[in-house]
Amino acid sequence: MEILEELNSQQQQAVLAGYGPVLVLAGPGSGKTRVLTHRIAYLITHRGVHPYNILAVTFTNKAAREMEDRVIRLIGEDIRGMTLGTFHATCARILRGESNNLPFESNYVIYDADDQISIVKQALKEVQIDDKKYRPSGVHASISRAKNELILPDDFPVNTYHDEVVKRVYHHYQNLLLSNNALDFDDLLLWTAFLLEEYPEVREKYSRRYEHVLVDEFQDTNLAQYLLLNHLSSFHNNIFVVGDTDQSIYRWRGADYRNLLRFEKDYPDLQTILLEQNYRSTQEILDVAMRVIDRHPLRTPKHLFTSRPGGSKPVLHEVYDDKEESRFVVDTAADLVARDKASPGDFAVMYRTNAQSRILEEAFLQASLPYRLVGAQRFYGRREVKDIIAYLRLVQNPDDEISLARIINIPRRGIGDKTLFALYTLSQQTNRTSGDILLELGGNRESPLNRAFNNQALANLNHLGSLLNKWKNLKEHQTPFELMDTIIKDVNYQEYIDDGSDEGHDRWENVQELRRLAYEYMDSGLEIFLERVALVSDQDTLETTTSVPTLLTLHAAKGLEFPIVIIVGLNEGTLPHSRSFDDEEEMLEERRLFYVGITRAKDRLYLISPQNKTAFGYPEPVQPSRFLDDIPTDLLEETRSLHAYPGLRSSGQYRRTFWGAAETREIPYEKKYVPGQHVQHPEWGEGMVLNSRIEGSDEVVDIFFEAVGLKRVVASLAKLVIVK
DNA sequence: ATAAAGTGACTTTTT
DNA sequence: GTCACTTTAT
Repeated sequence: MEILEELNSQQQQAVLAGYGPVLVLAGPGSGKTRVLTHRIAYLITHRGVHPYNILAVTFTNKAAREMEDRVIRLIGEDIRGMTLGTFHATCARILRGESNNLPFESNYVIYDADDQISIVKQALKEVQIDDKKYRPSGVHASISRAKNELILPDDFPVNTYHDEVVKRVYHHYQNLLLSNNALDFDDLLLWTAFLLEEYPEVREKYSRRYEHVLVDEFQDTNLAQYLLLNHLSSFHNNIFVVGDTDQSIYRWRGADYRNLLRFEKDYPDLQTILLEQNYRSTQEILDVAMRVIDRHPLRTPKHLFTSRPGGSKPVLHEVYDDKEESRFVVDTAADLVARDKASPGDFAVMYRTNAQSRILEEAFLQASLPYRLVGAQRFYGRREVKDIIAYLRLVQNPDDEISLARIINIPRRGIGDKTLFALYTLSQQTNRTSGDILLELGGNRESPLNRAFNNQALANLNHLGSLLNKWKNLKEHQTPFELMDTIIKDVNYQEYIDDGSDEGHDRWENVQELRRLAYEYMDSGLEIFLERVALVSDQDTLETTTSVPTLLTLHAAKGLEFPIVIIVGLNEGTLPHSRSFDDEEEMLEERRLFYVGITRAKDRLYLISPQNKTAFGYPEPVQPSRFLDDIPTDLLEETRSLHAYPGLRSSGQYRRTFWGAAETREIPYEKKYVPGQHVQHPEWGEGMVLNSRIEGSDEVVDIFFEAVGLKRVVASLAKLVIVK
């Protein structure tokens, strides 16, 4: 069978597994996506399963898209009808079609993280709780956790006063969402689970359809997702899940790797298949990874082995601080590229928190080297993008108060606090939403509602209201793209945002980008466009082929691989993050996160440990990450930058030291190389020093080699030997 | 009603 | 150092 040709025996076993539940435990780089895609291809071509009867769920759109591409490439035919998407997108689609059994309309909008926080703030105000004392983000996290566990406001357990507050806020939060005809991310899962639980006929409809359910990254499912899968596969009972407890890094988002254990218990006739051969990393890298994860209790032991022997030892490099760290990153990349050992696109720099990216960016900028940043200032988080989307959302669903509040005075149209207050008061009195009132004001000049406003305010509201009416009518005839253009023109958005400054120009460019995106939704309607926009993450926009180094968080790195991986900030407080210190489970998750980072590397791995970090803008001494203690010294090549304190890690074991403020002095540095000197380079042989200068904490030397000509090298990296 | 200036709080990861 | 939010001045 052609489909099986490029698979090892374990992979084949998984692909060919018969009916019933199947669990594939797949180590990093063991080809789990390959197994999933081949399985789908096999079901369609050899078992005669119609694509319409297959459901495949992933966590990111990118994973879904990749899976789709690979299946199409494999079987070279149409897979139309197959449900392949993220949990959230799949649920959104189901909910759209089943709103008759649900307390919201099918034109609901999906609130993003910022909108959700706004709603929490509003709810806090309603129950008269000071949002200084109860941080909206914290309260939201509690609500989100409850939703992931399918706990509704009435069932929210109360043990402390804090719980009591959360419970009340949760109640109002949920009501506010419904009165806005809006759902948050968690609702998509929650309401779908509820729907399938409460309505047997709906459950049967979907579970009959999905003869085969396949799930990627199963260790990241939360309880809501677990039950969802349970219901969706309840009729045929063909559920095929792939996962790896060692790569579970989303506990904070409700993910529970114990779902794997639960799965084993709930499905006694389960077939379990282990994928242990790694096709990605060299043995040297895998050895380090195993040392880190072996310390992890509660895991299914896997014996990873690789078909790729003979690489170089991973490097552990100690630096004085994060500034020096980023310089080392840039120097290493530049040096390897200069020596033709790598191309710029081979590098990935991974860090624990997004905040760490800024200093790295600065270093790349300073060296005038291009880079690609994943996440951080998100496209969809940009003010101008959110503005345009808010307009569109309001057209889609006029009850969306959050979007209305956002754009009611953007661009400025003289609707200030006073007018807003009058509008909200009227909204309360008439029990109608603000958008509804606005529509009436715009549509009926003689409306009795006019009396609530003074002349000036009324004129402003009338204007916006009639525009909204116009757009609402256009929605039926125009594509999202055309509608967007109409709105932009009607409100003079370009004039407002592109104010002649560089920043304004960039912002207008972003609007253009959004227009281009809308252009792709020519025949799918506003609803679908808004849904996609709400459910894309920034990783999804990450193109797989680039020719520049990638900067990304360890979380964002999951599922990716790079020839050369540099993990920065390996110190206590950063990795592991200080928030995990007092929670054993969270500490284990930090360890897995480190493991995920290491196992992204194919050929080379650099671990960087700074001795000081910048917190709140001021430097502060830190200890090396405890995870480094678990890696025997002989598995690493240990180096240190010139400014770093020596002797942190001596023969065999780590010696933990604590260095105080008194020692944070500048270490004097003198040039080691002088013009005219002869040096030996491991690659390029003998050469003569032409020039040398101190740059940052390093010495940059220009050398003329007899064999290769003029080269510029960084002294600490180039392993030069002075020839007497 | 708006712009400028000041304050404080926070930094984990995201569909 | 940065963001969001508040106060103050125009």
